[in-house]
Amino acid sequence: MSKIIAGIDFEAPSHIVARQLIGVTVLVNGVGGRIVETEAYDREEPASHCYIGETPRNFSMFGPPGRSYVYRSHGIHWCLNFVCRENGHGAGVLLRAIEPLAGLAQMRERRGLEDERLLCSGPGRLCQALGITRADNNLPLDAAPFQLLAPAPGADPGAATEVLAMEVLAGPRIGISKAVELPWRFGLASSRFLSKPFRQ
DNA sequence: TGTATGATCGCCT
DNA sequence: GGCGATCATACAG
Repeated sequence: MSKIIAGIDFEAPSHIVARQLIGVTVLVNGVGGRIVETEAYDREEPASHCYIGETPRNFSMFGPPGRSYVYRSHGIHWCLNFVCRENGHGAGVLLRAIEPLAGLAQMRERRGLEDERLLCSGPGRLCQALGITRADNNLPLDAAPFQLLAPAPGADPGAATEVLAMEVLAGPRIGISKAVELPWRFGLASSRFLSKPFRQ
């Protein structure tokens, strides 16, 4: 059993998937860019929404892997996860930042600002830029409106040189109070679009 | 460069 | 009734 999208097997531990997603291009209705920052969340670790079991909010993490899990954060922002399955139970990867590559004008309009660097540098920001809402929850990632493209030299002109020497950093996750010791935040070392720098 | 705070919703205790 | 897998703004140093 495996669920492979853009060369990534989503029937795998979330921290493996989270690392592999760095460099993958994600588009929503043709708008998006290259993933430069992710975080992994696992069923057996208390910072995860699925740690407590299935609820009306997190049910999509308990469904098939390779789908979206969208939730509202602090009553204001939307956040987008990719659902994994690990030894039969749910897990997820939070998208924390992408490098804007497609649909820049639409992103600027949705975000209400010009600065390219601030368009998608944060989990709430990228959802606003990509137009993600509750309506995008629990949808397959290999069908419209989603599109995932494996990293390939020359696939996107602006990033071709970096793909050849892609260094992925790992560190503690951001904004949580439990299981803070797990180094399950991943980021593209050379990117200027990270939501926060990696220490050391 | 850093710390504090308000906004505002759904779920949990 | 409390608390976030957040963000923008306001201030201090």
